[in-house]
Amino acid sequence: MGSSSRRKVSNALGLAVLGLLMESPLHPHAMAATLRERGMDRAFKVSTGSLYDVVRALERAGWIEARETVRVGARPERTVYQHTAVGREEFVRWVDELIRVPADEYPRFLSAVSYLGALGPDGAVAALRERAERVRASLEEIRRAHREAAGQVPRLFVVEVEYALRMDEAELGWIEEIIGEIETGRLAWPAPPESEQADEGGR
Amino acid sequence: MGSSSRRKVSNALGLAVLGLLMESPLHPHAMAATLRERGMDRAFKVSTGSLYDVVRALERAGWIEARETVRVGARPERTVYQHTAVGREEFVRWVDELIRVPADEYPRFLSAVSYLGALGPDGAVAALRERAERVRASLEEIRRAHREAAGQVPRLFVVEVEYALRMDEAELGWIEEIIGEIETGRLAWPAPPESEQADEGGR
DNA sequence: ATCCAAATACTCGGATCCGAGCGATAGGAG
DNA sequence: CTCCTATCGCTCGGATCCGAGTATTTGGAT
Repeated sequence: MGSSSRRKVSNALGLAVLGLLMESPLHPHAMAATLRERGMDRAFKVSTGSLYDVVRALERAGWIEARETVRVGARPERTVYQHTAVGREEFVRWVDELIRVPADEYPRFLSAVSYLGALGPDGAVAALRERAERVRASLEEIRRAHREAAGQVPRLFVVEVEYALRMDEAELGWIEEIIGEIETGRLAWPAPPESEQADEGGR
Repeated sequence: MGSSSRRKVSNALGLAVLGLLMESPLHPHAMAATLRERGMDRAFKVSTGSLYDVVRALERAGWIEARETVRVGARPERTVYQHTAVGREEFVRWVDELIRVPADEYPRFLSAVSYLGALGPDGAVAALRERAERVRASLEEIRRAHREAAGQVPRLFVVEVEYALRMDEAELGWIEEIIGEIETGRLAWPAPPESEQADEGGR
């Protein structure tokens, strides 16, 4: 029943760091830069604060290690990290587990839809229309990026984009359907319990 | 481009609390119990610690207020909260915004799929198979709950379950397709750069 | 009567997160 | 030669989160 959480490093950004270091040693700032360049900041929340925390955590866990500390001008030192044998194993184990067992997640939209009723039929349609528009735009953007990347790298390195695309398409489809059902009245709005202010509140 | 975050209370659990209080005054423990009874803990992460924090935050913001503090036996006091006029408005505004503007989210599975390559074709298929199985099971469970609820309450109060269903179905579909593509070799595994330990590391 | 399991109700402190800084330097405009 | 901005690279501290723990009580089973 428990989720997976009792993992030494839980922040997903740690996975990204590990992944990058599989390729070559890097210092934190370069990791952030690389993640953003490659558009991986769509899959991982890259915030500088967390990055340094996570790197420290990975080091404490022995999954990565400082390789050297260089200084270029009189700028802050850069500590370059590299993976360890343990780190390489844990990386694979981590990916494996994340794939195998679905994590409990709580997307904001799901929360909001739980209270769609509060907007009233017209308000709901208006809000959903706006979301649909935004999702469509973002979808277009992702498709563009995907097309562009498709020629450059093996497809394997782009599957996550295809997944994201699929999910967004599914969401958009659902939104459009629901809009339709509200407009045609197939999804009815029960009278809101406005007047039940002084209700007994049974059960 | 900023997300929505500069909101007084950001934890989605606050939305659930507000939603519950729209119906009737409650004390925190009862909120948690109700949320779980109604299966809303699928949409909101209900953890006791956060709950008390969030209630305090909502009170500080003036969206809810303590109504009375009763004591039943010699048990800890229960503070019963109720909504305020401001709270009612903010509740609607909050739902509206959550619907209108998609939040940046970082589902674990997306992170993991970004590194699917690390598992190798066989490992990937094995892991994806297991996930598919689990998703199928959870889907079955949600369908059951939905069927059960469908007779009891107006459909409007179940749309979020339909949404969740849709998304899980989409994920499952994608997983099955990818499994197929790996097995038939349509999704090729580029030779892993194992030997490039002492690589120059271009780009 | 007695004891244990479950329910009631909340608190606490550590872990985590992350944005706003901060100091330095390189590069280009004037 | 000077200034200004963009980039580099990191630190800090507040905010948030949340599981484990505490203490009491009710309701059976024995």
